[in-house]
Amino acid sequence: MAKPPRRYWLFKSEPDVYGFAHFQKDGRTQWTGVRNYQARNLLRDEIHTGDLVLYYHSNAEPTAIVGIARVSKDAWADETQFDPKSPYYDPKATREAPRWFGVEIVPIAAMPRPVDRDALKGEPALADMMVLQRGARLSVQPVDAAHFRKVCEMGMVTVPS
DNA sequence: GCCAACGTTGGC
DNA sequence: GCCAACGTTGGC
Repeated sequence: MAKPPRRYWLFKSEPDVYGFAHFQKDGRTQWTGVRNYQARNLLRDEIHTGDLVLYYHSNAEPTAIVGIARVSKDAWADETQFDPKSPYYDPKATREAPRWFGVEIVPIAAMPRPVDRDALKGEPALADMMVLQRGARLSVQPVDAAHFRKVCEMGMVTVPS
């Protein structure tokens, strides 16, 4: 199968739940716990190995893009849906027909200069970014290549080749 | 802590 | 299949 062109994404995470530092310590993680169908469809169907990710801290002080990551494995079933003890347990999911999926990502770099929401909003070139739109709750979002590069520039991180 | 925006559920 | 009620997200 032909390798799809690289795409760019933004993943939201609450730093109290799974912050970028924790992610860096782990070295890799399956992006689990997403329980929204639109985000699920992106994870399962659109996000592929080699794609790049802006790591966004939501519900945070400050709310900011704090790092970048690379997709290291295409999606497979999110195990937490099968675990009755997990907060992400889904009693309607079965192993024969899993409902929820997650890709694996690895950290590339923490932003030397995290780009907080005010900075994002203050940059005219980012005005169309989904995360800045009113009511944009989607926890996994597509990002334009130009927006990705701009955020890297603002965060003083080298755009990965 | 408030509340607007959005997604899901379930009665009908 | 509609839509009101409810739950969640997440900025502020």
